[in-house]
Amino acid sequence: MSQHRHPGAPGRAGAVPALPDLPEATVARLPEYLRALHNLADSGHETVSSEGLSAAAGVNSAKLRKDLSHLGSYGTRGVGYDVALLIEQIEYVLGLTQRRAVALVGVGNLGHALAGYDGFASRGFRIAALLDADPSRVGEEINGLVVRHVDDLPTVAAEESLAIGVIATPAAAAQQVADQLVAVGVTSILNFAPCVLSVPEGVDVRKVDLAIELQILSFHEHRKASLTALPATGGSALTALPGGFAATDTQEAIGT
Amino acid sequence: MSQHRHPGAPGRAGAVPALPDLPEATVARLPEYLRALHNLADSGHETVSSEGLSAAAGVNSAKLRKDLSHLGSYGTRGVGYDVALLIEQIEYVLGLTQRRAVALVGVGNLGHALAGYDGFASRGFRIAALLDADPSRVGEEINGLVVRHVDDLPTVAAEESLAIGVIATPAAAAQQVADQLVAVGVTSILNFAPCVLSVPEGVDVRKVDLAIELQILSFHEHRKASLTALPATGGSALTALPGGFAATDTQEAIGT
DNA sequence: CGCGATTTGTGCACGTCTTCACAAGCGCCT
DNA sequence: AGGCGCTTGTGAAGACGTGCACAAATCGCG
Repeated sequence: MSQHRHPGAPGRAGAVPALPDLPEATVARLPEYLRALHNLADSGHETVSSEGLSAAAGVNSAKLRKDLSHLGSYGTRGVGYDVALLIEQIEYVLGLTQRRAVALVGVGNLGHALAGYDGFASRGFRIAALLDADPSRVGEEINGLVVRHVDDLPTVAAEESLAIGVIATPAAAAQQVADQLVAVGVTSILNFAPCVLSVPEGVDVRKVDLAIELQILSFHEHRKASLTALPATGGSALTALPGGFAATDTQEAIGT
Repeated sequence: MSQHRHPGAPGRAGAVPALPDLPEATVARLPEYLRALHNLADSGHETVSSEGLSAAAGVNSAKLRKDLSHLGSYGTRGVGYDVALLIEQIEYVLGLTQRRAVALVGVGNLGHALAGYDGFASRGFRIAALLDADPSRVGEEINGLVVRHVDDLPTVAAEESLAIGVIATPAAAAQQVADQLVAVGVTSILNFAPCVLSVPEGVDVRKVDLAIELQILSFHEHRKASLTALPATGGSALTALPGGFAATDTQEAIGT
């Protein structure tokens, strides 16, 4: 299926160090490492061991080492990793050396919050445009940016190279917005609307659904409650627990 | 194996049907199925096939069937699944039959948006309290709720049984808030602050970091760009691709 | 009443991710 | 210089998740 044989020109002689193709699970953790590394750098650390960094990032140290080894990392045995160098490496791999322009569509409740979120700017992104379909919202100024109509998207895209589109509209409008984003060449979409988007091959979509996260937590609440209530029903219900769960981004019971 | 004797109505005392312990990956998808099912129900469908439902939820149909089989599901061969029944089943498993009370701490930019997000109410949750550490914010009314001081948490917890705490504070305050939540008996936390929380065993933490999602997308942008630019540099860069990526919640190139 | 069309439920094989355990490498101290 | 302690990088094993392919089950119809 995902046979992305990019047919592009058979070029040669490149200066780009040929991105290693990382496991997706590793990619998902790199930003976390990066954040921890910035914290360490701010507090004056020059080097850090895998043990120290993994603790700061909330993962297993072996996992961290394997992750870093995938990007051909530069650690020193007996010493650890050079914090500044590692930051540079990860930022390069994640493509954060260039500040990417983000278009945010949907300036409702959530869109407002996202527009004002300074975590974007501080981590390599720049909100290049705010867009909305509601004419009454067009013209409003948020955080120094003026809301434009979503139909202006082609104009915005012409003004600057949009890397990522963020959809913060109601579910009903999301698919249409996605189509418009794709039409102007956006190939990465972050979708906050609770719906499935269909996009052409080559376009990446990531979805964030706040209610889903709560529902997952609700499940665990329910499970915990049913366990404490009648621990003898299944017989194995308790003994089977320890190996328990270790979801992608569920941190559980980190030692004091 | 899966003899999940799902008691049709065992009438036995316990009444709690002994939750099957589901794979975490399955749990993470159930809310998505639930949403699709509600859509189907709203548009008048009484039954749905695994093919139809999986399309609506954006997953593989075999995966869907296996997921549903884990909860001892009630499909009918040759027909499909009863939409209403399946909704009931999933809502039960997820513990959504009781409306869970959520405490939201941090009423800044993001907290405001979350407080006004109607997706919570519509999917089984009720924001029971808004809290903030900033005295100047205490007393403010948002969406019919008055912001209280975070130190009132014990009082709030005494008033009603809090199931889940949502942290939407700056990173610096998150750990302290988490401690306070745990102290009043909250065992599930949804953390929007960009930091790792340490909590005692038995407490579940899920993390949502908007910037991390963007960084993951940025990686794929970078990769795509480097591929089209020079597909032949490493030699192995292309051949190693096919198995590609299939992250937890990355939907990629869904066919039209 | 039996047959065919349809769809579920699942055995199986494969790929990915995690974790352990340890050899190899590095710096420091004597 | 040599040895010792510390830390990285990785081989291997196991757990987990995925997807195919098919048998079993059900419905509708002649």
